[in-house]
Amino acid sequence: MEAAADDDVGSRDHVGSLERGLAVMEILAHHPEGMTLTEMAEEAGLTRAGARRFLLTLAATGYATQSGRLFSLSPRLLTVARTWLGGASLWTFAAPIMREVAAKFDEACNAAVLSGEDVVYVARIPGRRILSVALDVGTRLPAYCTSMGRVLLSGLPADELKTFLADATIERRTPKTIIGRAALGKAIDKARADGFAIVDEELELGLRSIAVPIADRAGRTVAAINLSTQSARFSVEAMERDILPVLRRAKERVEEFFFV
Amino acid sequence: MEAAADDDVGSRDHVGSLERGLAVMEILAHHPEGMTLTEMAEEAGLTRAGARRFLLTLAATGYATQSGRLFSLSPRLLTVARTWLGGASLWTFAAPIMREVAAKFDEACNAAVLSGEDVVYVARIPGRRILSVALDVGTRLPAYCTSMGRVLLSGLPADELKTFLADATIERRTPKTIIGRAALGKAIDKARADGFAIVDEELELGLRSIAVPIADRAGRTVAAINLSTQSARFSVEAMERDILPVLRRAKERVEEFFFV
DNA sequence: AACATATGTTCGCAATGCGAACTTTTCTGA
DNA sequence: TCAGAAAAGTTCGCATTGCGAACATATGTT
Repeated sequence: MEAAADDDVGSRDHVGSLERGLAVMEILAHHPEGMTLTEMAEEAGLTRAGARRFLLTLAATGYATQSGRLFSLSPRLLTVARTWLGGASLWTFAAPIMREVAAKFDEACNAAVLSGEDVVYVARIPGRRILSVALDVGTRLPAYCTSMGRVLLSGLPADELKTFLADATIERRTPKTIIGRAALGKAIDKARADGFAIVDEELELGLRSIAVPIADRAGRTVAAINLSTQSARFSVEAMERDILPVLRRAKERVEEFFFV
Repeated sequence: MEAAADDDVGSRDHVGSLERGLAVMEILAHHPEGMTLTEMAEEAGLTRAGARRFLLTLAATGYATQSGRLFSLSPRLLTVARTWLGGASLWTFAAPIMREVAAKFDEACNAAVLSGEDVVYVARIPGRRILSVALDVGTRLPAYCTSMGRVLLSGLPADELKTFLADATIERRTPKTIIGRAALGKAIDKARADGFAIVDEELELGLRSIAVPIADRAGRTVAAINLSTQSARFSVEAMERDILPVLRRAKERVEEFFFV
C-alpha cells in the first residue's frame, strides 16, 4: 500500500477515510479472483469492521461486487476511466507534460506521428525562442531528416522500413543531411537501439533536435515527442546528457495514458 | 451524481466520506480539461471546504493533479484499472455473468472465438441438464452450423466472409443443416442484422442454441456467448422472447471489460 | 455433531470531517 | 495601475461520522 505524501496526512485538509477506501480498492485490483473480508482486513491493515465498511461502501457505490464471501472489483472503474480518457485527446492529456519539458529548457516541445513519408505535428508547445521553421499542428516535415521521423521510422516493421528506404524521396537540405540510403538505414537502426534520435542540422542549419518514441501498451511506436533547439544552445553531448533524461521521463508519463 | 443504494446510506456499515470522494473523482472524470474548486463544490453539492478536502486528498493519493487552480484526474486510475484487468483473463471476469445466465435457465452458457473454420470454446458454464455433445474449453466445432459460429462469421470483414463461404468445408449433419452456401450467407447476414443467431438442430438433432456476439470497444466481434438447450425445452420463439434479452444483458456486461 | 473459522451486528465513544467565518490571493474591468 | 469582485486558503469549535471491541450468527471442516 502506497503512502500518501506525508505532510498531508495529519492535515485537516485530508480525508483519511477516502484515502483508506482508495487503498482498499487498489488491493482489490491486485486480486481479480476476489477476496474475503478477513484477507482484506489483513492486507489493508484494518480491523475487520473497518475493512467491511469500506468493502460494503465500494459495493454500494458500484465499484465492487460481493458474491457470497468474496468481494471483487466491478467494471465501474473501467467505465470511469473510459469516460475520462474519451473526453479529450491524448495530446490534451500530454500537453501539461510537454509544457513542463518546454519550460525546463525554454525550447519548443513537439509531438508528431508518421504519415506516409512525413511526420505530421500533432501537438506543439512553443518555446520562448524563435525558431526559423514555422511549425504548427498539422505541419508536415520529411521523416528522414527529422528527429521525430527517425524514431518513428525505427518503429516500423522491417518490411515497411525497407520499402521506405528504397522508395522515399531523399534530398540534401544541408551539408549535414544524411542522403545515403544505407547510412540512413544505419541511423534509423541506431535510433531503435538507442531509444532516441538526435538530428543535428540535417533539416536546417542551426537547428538541432532530440526525439523519443511514444509506444502504446503493445510496444508499438505510435508517436514521437522531441525538443527542438538552436544548435548553438545545446551540443549533441549536452542534449544526450541533459535533455534526454527529461524527455524520457516525459515519454513514460505520456505512455501512462495508453490503456492497452 | 449517482445515488448509492438507498438502504445503505444511513447504515453504520457505510463510509460516507468514501462515497463522496468517489463521486468527486467521477465528476473529475467528466471534466478532463480540469476544474476549479468552486466548480467542483457546485457540481458535487458540497461546501468549498468539503470539496477542497476531497480534491486535496485525491491529489495526495495520486489520483488527481493540481495545476494552479485546476484539478484534474491523473493516470493513476488507468494504472489501477490496468493492474486489475491484467490479473485475469476476460473469461475469468465473464464467468460470474455467464453463471447467472446458466442458472436462470438451467442450461449451459458458453463462450467461443473463431479459429479458422471452427469455433473454439473458451469458457463454459455447464447447465444441470446433460447434453449429448461433450463440450469443454478447447473444444472445436464447425462455425457454419453453430449459433456462436454464425454470429462470429457475421462479424468478419466482407472479403474474409466471402472466402469462408467459398472455401469452408460444409457438410450435412442433420436434415436441418443449412448446406447451401448462398443460404448460409443469407443466414449469416440475418445474424448480423439481428444481432443474434438461433441455430435450430443444424448441428445435432435435439439441440437448439442462441448466441450473441461479443464486440470490443471498436465494435469488432471478438467472441460470442450462447445458451445451449434441448430443443424440447425452448421453442425458437421462446428463445427469442425469453432468452435473448437475458443474453443481451450478459453481452453488455461482458463488453464492459473491454477497454478500447 | 462438535469445533474452528469467518462473518455479521451492536453501540459507546472519540476522532474525524464538517462548515462558517475570516484572511489572503488572484482576476477583471475601468 | 488600482479597486473591487471573485476565488481560494485557513482556522477552529463542534457534532456526526466512523471507529473497534465484544457479542452473536453463519459457514466450513473433520
